[in-house]
Amino acid sequence: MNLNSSPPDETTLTERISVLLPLPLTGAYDYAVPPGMTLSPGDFVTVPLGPRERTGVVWGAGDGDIAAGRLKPVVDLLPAPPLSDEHRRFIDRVAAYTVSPPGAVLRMAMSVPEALQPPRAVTYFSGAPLPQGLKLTDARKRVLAAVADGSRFQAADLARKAGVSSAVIKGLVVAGALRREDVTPTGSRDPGFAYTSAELSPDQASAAGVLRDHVGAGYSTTLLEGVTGSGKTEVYFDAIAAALDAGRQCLVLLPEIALSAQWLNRFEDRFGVAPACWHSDVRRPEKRQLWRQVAEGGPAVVVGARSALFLPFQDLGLIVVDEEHDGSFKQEDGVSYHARDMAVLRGHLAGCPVVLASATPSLETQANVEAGRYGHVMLPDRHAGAAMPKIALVDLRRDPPPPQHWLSPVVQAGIARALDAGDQVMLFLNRRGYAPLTLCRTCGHRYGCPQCSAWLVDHRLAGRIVCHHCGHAEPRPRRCQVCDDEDALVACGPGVERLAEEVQTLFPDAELALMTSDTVRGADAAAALVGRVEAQEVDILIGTQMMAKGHHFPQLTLVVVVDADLGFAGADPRAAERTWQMLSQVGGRAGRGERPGHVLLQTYLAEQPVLKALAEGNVDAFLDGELEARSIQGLPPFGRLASLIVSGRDQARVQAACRNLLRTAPRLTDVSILGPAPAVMAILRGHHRQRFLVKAAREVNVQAVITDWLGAAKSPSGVTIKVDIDPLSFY
DNA sequence: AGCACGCCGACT
DNA sequence: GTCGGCGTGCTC
Repeated sequence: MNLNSSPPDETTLTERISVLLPLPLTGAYDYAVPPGMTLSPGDFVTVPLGPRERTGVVWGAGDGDIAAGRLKPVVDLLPAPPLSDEHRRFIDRVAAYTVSPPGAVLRMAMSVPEALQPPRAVTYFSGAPLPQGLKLTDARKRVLAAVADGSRFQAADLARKAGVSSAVIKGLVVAGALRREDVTPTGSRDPGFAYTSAELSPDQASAAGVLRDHVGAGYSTTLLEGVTGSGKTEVYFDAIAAALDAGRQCLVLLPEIALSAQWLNRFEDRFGVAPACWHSDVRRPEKRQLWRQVAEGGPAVVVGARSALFLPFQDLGLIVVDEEHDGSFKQEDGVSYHARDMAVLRGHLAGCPVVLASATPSLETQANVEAGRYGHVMLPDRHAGAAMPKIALVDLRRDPPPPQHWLSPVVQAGIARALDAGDQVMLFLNRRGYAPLTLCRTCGHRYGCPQCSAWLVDHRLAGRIVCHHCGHAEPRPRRCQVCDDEDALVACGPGVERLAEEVQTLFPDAELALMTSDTVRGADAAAALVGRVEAQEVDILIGTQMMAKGHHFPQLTLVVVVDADLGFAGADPRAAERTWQMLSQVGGRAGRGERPGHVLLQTYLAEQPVLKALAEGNVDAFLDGELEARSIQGLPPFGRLASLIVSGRDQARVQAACRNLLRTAPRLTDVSILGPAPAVMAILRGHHRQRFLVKAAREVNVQAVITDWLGAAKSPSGVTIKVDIDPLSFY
C-alpha cells in the first residue's frame, strides 16, 4: 500500500459534512456548510456542540442520519494545514483496532490545540538611534548595552539579560530608544542538519545498506537485531541520513525518552543538530512549534515517546522504534494501543519503511520475522570487540543472605572484589522505597491501601507510606493503627532504599548513589547522575527499572540483580519473556570497556528454564521452549488475546454486569471467553474490577467479536467496560 | 470530554 | 427556606 502516490484530496464538500471531534463520542457529527465556505476533508473547523464551540476535523461527506433542519452550521475554518488523508485513515484504523471511539484517537492527534490558531506575532526589541535628550540611568545603559550589537530580544529576555524590570524596557520604547518589531513566526525552521557519513564496521555497513535500500522504496518493516553495544543506533542513524537526503521526515520512538541524554548526544554528534523532542515534559510553546513544523512538511527528525506517533507528519520517510520489545510502548489508560504495532500500521499507510530495533526482540516480532512479514537484519558482534558479560546464578537456597538482609555472601564477596579493583558496581532491584510491606509484630496488622488491593510501600526518605497504584499516601506510622502498640511495626522485604542501607553498612567507604524515580526526578537530574557515574564519583549505583536503559559505563564490571525472580510472580504468561528481556538489558550495562563484565542473578528458582538458559548463554533454547509453550496454549503470537475490565464503585452492580456479559458471551468455535475473574488489582482507586479474557485464533477478528458482544449487552449504569486488545499486563 | 439537568444534606 | 454535592445523559 502506498498512499504517497495517491493525489491529494481535492474534494470540495457542499451543504452537509461530517466533523470528527476530539471527544469520545460514538462517531462523527454532521454539520451544515454555510454559504460561501469551502471545505475539504481534513480541514480543521470550529463547530457548535451543545452550548459551546469545539474544534474538530472535516471527516468526509455527511451521512444524512440527522434531519437537515437539526443541523447546525460550521462556525469557522481554521488557518492550519489540513490533516492528511493518510493521517485520517490512520486514526480510523487505530480506533477500529483498539475498539475505541475515533474521536478519542483524534484527541491524541490534536493534543496541541493552540497549534491550530494563527501563529501569534512575537514582539522583539532591538536598538535604535538614541533620541535627543534621553535620560541615561544605569538600568537603561545595561539594556542598551545588551542590544548594542544589533541583536534583538523578547521583552522578558531582554529584561532578564540586563537585570532590569520590564518597566525600564517600556520606558525606553516610549522614549524611542528601542525599536519594537512584531514578527509572525513562519513555523518551518530549517533544522540545519550537517552530517557526514559515519564510520561503520563491515557488519554495520552491510546492515545499514539493507535499511538504506528500503528508504524511498515504499512500506516495509525490518527487525534490526543486535546485542547491546553492537551499534544498532549507528546503523539506523544511517537510514535516517538516507531519508533526510531524500527530504523526508523521520520519526524515532524511544521508551523513557526523557532519560536518554546519551542518545540525544549521539544524535547531535552524528547530525550536527539536536533532534526535535516530543514527550510529556516538553513545554507547550515548543510542542506548538514542532506540531506546526511537522504539519507543514518541514524536514525534521522527531524523537519521542509513543504519543509522537500521532503527530501530523506530511511526508514520513522512515519510522524507527528503538527497544521495540519495551513494555512502556503499550499505553494502558485511555485508548490502549501498542506504539510498536501502530507504528507498523502508520508506516503501512504512509508507505514508508519501519525499523524495529532491539537486542531482545519481542516474541511477536520474532514470529512476524519467521512468517516473512518482517525483514530481519542481524548485527552479530559487539562493536568494540568487548566480551559479553558472564552471567552466573546465585542460588539463595544454598547461599542465603543473613536474616533481614538481601545480599548473599557470594554477592558480597563479588562486590568487595570489584571495589578492590577500583571498578564500579550496579545493584538492580525493581522495587522503589524502603520496604514493600509494613506489618505489626504484635497484632499482625498489615498496612494496605484503603482504595486498592495493594500494600502500602514504606518510603523512609519521604517519611511516608505510599500506594504505588493510586498514589494514596500517609505519614509513616509510629504505633500500630489497630492495637496501638508502639515500636512493633516492622518493614518486610527489600526496597532500594533498604538495600542502600545494607550496602553502606557493608562497604562504609564506598560512594553510593540511588537512582529511582523518587530520588532522580526529571531528565536533567538523571543526566547529572549519569555524569557523576561516568566521572567515577560513584562506586556503587543502586536503582530500579529506570537504570536499565541505555547507559554506557566503561568502569562498570559487576551488575547484581538482587531479585531475579520478581518477573515470575503471578500467572502472567509473559513473565518469562519479560524477565529474559530485563536481565539481558541489565546485563548489557556491564563491561562495555575492554574489561568483561559479570552479572550475578540472585534467585530462589535456580532451576527456572529462563534463568538457566541465561546463565548458560543459551538464549535460543529458552526462546524455542517459550514459543512452543505459547503455541500449545494458543497465546500470542500464535493466537489473539483481548481483555475486558469491568469496573465500578458498587461491587454488586459490577457482578450483575459480569453475569449479564457471561449470558450474552459469543459462542464461536475459534473463540473462548475466560472469566469473569477478579482482576489482578481486584480493587483499584475504590473501583471493583473483574476481568474477562478473550482468546481467539489468529484469523479471528476479535475486534468485531467484542463489538458485537458489548453492543448486544447493555451495560448497566455505574459500570464501565474497558477493552484492551493485545494486553501486556493482566491488571 | 464538558456541561446541564436533577434530586438530597448543611448553611446565610 | 436556599446553595451545592456529583450521578446520569446528551451533544449533529
